[in-house]
Amino acid sequence: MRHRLKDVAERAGVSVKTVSNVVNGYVHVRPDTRARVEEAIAELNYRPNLSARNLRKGRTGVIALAVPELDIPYFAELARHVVTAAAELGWTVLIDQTGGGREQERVVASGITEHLIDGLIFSPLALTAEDLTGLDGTPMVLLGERVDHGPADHVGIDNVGAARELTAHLVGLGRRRIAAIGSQRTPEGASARLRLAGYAAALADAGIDYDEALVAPAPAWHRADGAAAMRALLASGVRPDAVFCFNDTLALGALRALHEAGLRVPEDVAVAGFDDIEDGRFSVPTLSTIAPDKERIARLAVELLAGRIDGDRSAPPRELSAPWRLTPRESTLGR
Amino acid sequence: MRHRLKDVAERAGVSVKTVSNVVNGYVHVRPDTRARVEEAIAELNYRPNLSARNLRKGRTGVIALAVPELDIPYFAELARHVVTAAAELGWTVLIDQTGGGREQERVVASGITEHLIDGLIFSPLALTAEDLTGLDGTPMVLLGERVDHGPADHVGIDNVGAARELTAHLVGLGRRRIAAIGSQRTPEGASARLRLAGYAAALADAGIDYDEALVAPAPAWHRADGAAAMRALLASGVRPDAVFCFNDTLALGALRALHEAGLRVPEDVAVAGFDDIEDGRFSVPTLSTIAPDKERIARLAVELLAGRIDGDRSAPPRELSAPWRLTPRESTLGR
DNA sequence: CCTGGTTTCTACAACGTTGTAAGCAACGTT
DNA sequence: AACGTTGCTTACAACGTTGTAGAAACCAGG
Repeated sequence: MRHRLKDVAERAGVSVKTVSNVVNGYVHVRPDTRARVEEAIAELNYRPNLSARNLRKGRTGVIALAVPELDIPYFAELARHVVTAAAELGWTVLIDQTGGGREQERVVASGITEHLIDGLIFSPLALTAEDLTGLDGTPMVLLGERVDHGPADHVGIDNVGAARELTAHLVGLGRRRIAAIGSQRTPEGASARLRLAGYAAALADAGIDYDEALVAPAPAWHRADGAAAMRALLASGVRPDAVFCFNDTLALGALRALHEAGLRVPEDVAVAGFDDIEDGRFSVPTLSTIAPDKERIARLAVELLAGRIDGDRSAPPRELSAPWRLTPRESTLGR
Repeated sequence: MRHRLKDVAERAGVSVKTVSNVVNGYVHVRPDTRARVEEAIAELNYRPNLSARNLRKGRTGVIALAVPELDIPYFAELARHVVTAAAELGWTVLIDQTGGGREQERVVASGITEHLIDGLIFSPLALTAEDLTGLDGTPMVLLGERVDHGPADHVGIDNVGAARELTAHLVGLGRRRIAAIGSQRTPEGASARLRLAGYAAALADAGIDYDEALVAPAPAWHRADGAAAMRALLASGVRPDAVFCFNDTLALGALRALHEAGLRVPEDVAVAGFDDIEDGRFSVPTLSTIAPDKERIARLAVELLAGRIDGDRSAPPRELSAPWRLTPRESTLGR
């Protein structure tokens, strides 16, 4: 049922290569020959075998995007932008879900790369720069804060600066007892450390003492973790007048917990997040946040990867930064 | 930098085929030979070329999942389950984003299938059964309500039954003026029609007249559409005491609009959705909904596809149904 | 030491495609 | 009439892998 170049060639009465030439748009084919071949292609509903083409060309036209979890809104939104940006360059994107575990990430980084894909855009949680060095072959672009100045190109945003500006926004609203939710001591917590540093810097700028009791850890950054951390803060007796959550899902969980505790947002406690996921634009109240330019991140990553694939693979790794914007909404400003 | 079987063979002093046998776990290889080969593999960091293997075997080990948009939470959650279920059977999943347009969906259905993948799990919005018939080749499993009893295997849930039970739940709480948000007259609106039918049936069961004025259309099913539809309903002067939104994102938008209008949920208006996305478990208030068994849907789809790929491709299409559960939460029950 | 069977290994061809090099017309120029 | 040029087409080999068939080495039993 599946036809090959050979079948088309026989039907059109030409050589296999001529059919190949027609398929690939080679110019020097007589119009009537081309017509005959195209007719035969249509009649047989011929489709090229990409495995064979890839084998011959050494390219697959597929790049992979590896993220920890697809149903984390930030990654889903990022995935959408990457797929779109890649499509514009004629690439198909294979999306891979690592689960965020070190072993799984290592498998993706070294394994998936087995000639199925031309390159990899990778957002690691657990993997370190050392895990990545010495991986020959497939060009790779890293996203996120886990690995920068590692062995591969990297696209990120200035987490410290963004967190600092967001915290300063809370200070500017007159808040003084500003809690932070999402700190992590594990090696995976690179983003957490940077955002915490920005938070601390903004407090120092304002002459507010850093209070360890106001900083709540969160093992992961899901809604449930945010809610749990907020409840723990409230239970511990500290009475914050603002909370900086290190991402939006944490913040949505915190909103939930504050609601259950009967506290008003932002009157009693202002809440801010990070990532600008779609949910935050419709939550009650809407969520103040840092909006990284996800489209730009995706585009930069795809373009960097394209450069590696087509160009110089041994050039030193590049570090690119995408812009972000402070986006205050109801959860700090009120209605 | 990239090595082939031949390189390993030369290094180990054996034939290419022997290396292939070691790689594929063939039993009849002398232990010392196997050791030499494995050593050579490790030294050269050999990875098989999947394009070549696929070409030879006629299988790629990759299946595709095509969904309209990845950042719609329902599809993201579904994607996660599909990836997980497929991984258990040793498959990699290529995720494709169609955008929901008819032309793009047609391209995916006929085009992606070009020998790169062994099968396709497809959740179409715009495509009809006719678009799909006559597509030779790649095994396909359809999800969703758009195409059932079409030319391919299908996994869905009983939308009418679920919508009916959910509406009955609202009736059971004493609500009488129950609005519906999300109706669609376009051919894409298959889910909308079924859910509307269930809604109408439940009203009839309860002896409540169906009131056209209480049914609000929504061009798409995003949060913004839900908010807009809710505002339109309120502006039109109808005063519903409950709203059945045809999916959770619509419901989250409706919650937002009700909040802005100063109405309490569920005291003034009870709200229910459909899909049980993660957001609904943390919204304020938490969202009553129909929870389809997404894991089951994913597993059934993957297993059906596996059956088609390995087995009889000409067997008549199968129709499978996954279970669902009414999941009442605060948006109808209160706290 | 031979026989017959098993184990271990190998040479070859094939999967479907495209790059290379070369062949063959047809053409206009000398 | 011989020549190079251009346009069009083709045969062949190669990409890296695995199935097939069979050769070589080994072993046990007579």
